[in-house]
Amino acid sequence: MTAHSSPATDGDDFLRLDQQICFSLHAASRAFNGVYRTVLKDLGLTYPQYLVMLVLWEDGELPVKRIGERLRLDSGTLSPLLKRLESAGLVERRRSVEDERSVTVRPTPAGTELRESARDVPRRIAHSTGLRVEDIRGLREELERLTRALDAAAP
Amino acid sequence: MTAHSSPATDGDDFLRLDQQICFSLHAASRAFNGVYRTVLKDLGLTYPQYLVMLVLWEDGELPVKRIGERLRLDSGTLSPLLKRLESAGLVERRRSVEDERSVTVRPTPAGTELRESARDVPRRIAHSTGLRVEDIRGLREELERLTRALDAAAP
DNA sequence: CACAATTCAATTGCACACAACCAAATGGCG
DNA sequence: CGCCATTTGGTTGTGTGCAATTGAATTGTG
Repeated sequence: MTAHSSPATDGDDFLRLDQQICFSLHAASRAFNGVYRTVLKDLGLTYPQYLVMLVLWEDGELPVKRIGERLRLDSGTLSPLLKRLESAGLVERRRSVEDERSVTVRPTPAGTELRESARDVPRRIAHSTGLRVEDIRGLREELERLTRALDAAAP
Repeated sequence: MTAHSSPATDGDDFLRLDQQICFSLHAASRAFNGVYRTVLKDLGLTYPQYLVMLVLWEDGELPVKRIGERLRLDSGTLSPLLKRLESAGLVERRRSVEDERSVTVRPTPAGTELRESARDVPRRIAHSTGLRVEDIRGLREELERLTRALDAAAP
């Protein structure tokens, strides 16, 4: 079971390590999603929807393209998500007048108002992690370095 | 942009930090998935399918329940996934004789054979991360600590 | 034995995530 | 102007991820 043998054995030790790091990341991501699910339930938002509202609260109004760039999501994910936010009355979608291909998304009054209810979400989430601010920053930097490396390796 | 101000300001600094850690984790998880997608394409496996095959290669044969415990997946995810693996000819599903409620899953000869083709997957993945073995171990430990904390906070 | 509680897999419904493709609009170019 | 590559959203199809429900089988209790 435990494999802290000697040097870098060629095969299965490597296999196990790979499985563990990737699985840990996968598990952590889903665990985070679970915490967000419970915290955001009152707001009626999923976690990706919350991310979209965050960038809209910050920027006021953005074309779909920009939202996708910010959140690394493509139109196949964003289109139905934005429609759900629209039918929930939280955002408004309108064709741009300068460029008819572009769709501008911005929060409705109800969407803007929701920001107040979402005020203490970050604190609750951060508390759930059991980490202090420096730990969070360090972990974030490691993950960003990892993501850059992975993106570079997947062309 | 950069917010290394003074002490713990009450509001938006906190908000930003939270968003970044969670988003980083989300992004890293998807980036990892992307690398696995390209590496596993030749094998005709998705990443979760690869995880299932890993535990089956290791244990030879397991009931669905045990697979779910190992990978933190429930039957709603595993049932269709296992059916796809079955129709791909990689695994075999059979009702247990001792407990008729239980379904035992094990690799077919083709599934066992696939293990050889998957031999160099871990090395390719580990190389894509751009990390050395100690870094991987450290990151894994941080993620596991984080996951435990998050699980404890979401009952 | 009868009967309630539990266990286990499967199913259903909803919401991402992403590849592949489509259609409309734009912008160059001759 | 006509032609064509590019940009931008949208749609479709496949595959998770998870909550809730169903239904069969097993276990516990009297």
